[in-house]
Amino acid sequence: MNRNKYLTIYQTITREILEGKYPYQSILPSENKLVEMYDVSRETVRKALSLLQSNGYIQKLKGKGSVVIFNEANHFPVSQLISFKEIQESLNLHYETIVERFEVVSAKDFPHVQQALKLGDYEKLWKVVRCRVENGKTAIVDIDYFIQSLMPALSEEVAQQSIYEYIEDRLGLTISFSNKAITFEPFDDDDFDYFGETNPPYAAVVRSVVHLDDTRPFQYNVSKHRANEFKFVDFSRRISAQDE
Amino acid sequence: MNRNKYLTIYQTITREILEGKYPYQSILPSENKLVEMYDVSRETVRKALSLLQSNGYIQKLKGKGSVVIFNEANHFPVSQLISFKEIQESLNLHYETIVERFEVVSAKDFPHVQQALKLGDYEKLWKVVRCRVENGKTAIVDIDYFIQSLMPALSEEVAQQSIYEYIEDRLGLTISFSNKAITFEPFDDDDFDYFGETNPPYAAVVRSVVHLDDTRPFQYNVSKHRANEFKFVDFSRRISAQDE
DNA sequence: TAGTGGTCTAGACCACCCA
DNA sequence: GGGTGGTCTAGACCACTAC
Repeated sequence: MNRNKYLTIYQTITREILEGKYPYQSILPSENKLVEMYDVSRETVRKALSLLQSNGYIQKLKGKGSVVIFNEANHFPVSQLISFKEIQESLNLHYETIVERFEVVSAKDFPHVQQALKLGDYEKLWKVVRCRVENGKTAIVDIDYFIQSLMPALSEEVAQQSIYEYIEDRLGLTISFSNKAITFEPFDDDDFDYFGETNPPYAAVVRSVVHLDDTRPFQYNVSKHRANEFKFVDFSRRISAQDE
Repeated sequence: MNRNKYLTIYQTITREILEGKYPYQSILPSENKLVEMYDVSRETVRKALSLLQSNGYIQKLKGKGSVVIFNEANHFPVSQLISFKEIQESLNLHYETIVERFEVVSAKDFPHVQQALKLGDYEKLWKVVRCRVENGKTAIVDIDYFIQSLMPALSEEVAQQSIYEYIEDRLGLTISFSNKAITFEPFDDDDFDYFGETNPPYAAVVRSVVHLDDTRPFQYNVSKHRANEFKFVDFSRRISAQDE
């Protein structure tokens, strides 16, 4: 049970939108109605609604109401910070995860990672390579680096399941934000090993540095996809620069 | 001048962060300090700070303060909804815009566009193709479709300058949100014409449907980049699914 | 213990939309 | 004019951090 009223309202309404109770372009109950329905103050309702708006579920129209703009065809939970297991479950996909490598490496051997995670030369990292396989075909290769001292008990079994679940539920840490970069790169030797011969031999590569809620970076992720099967979907808002 | 106090505070603080007054990992004045500094209520300060947080400038830490997490190296204004002219100005880049085509077409001849913009068969569209050229080399090709009835007076001169400026300043419309999809695709014949021979002959393609603040879609944009020179940078937050 | 951010309230006034 | 969302306030209580 959430103690937070506004989060409860947010979660209830997202669920209702996803279930079709409020279809595309319909109008949510007015703020005052929601105040009565949930027995909270108007600012609390508004907090829930602004979350819905900034996450692309609704658009609020002055004088009219909150219009549902969520559209299954357009939205796809990729631009959010979400674990592979969660994506899979939310889309009812059935990939198999194969842990190809699970080992300890030195930060200084991976300068990009070391710099992104702000580590000293002698810090140790878990390096985990996982293939996401569907019908015997590798769809995604995830290469992850985690700071060992933060999670000394990480194991291959956990990597097989969900590392995010482990971090949040077992370690009690809160994953908060990330910077991502998407690029297009030719296959390297490892890619041929993991994906097999493919035409074209190009990968769409998503690199991200993921941070905890105290701003510490804890994960460096490189996620490789077959370039011709890759699609990244994003929702963005224009920063209101309005005067008047 | 903004009437909005919280927007003024947000804009002031972003400017100060960009100017280096509050460097990476420094701590902003506390909410109570900001209340005094701007002579507003605490909720107003908090509204400005949550905007800063959701746009990736700061992370708020309970009991400590607001830490600046904006880092020039990581951030890049691509994931926001922003016009090419604005990007150019904010980065001090100097591309030349060449209007390759400026014509009227029928919605029914472009079914994807027609569907995305929810148009009838006989609606007319402005189709605009523009190359963004730097040192004689085409860096980006923008293919845009605008609903003609919304902006009957659009002209080649406007396309040469900034269509967004025209829409917002001249027509008084407010551009609000968009759905984007990024894919990697082999060059088609037009791409060879615009980019010339390039190795590899792949384009990073960003397709977006842009909406006004009353939720009407008004623009379908296809933005093509040389795949090997393309980098999309994004900031994302994990939806707090916390209980307790 | 003092200071910080997180949540919530009740109420005010405004601008906008529509019948 | 009645309903809708937008902004702002003053104040309350809580949880967390740091010393």
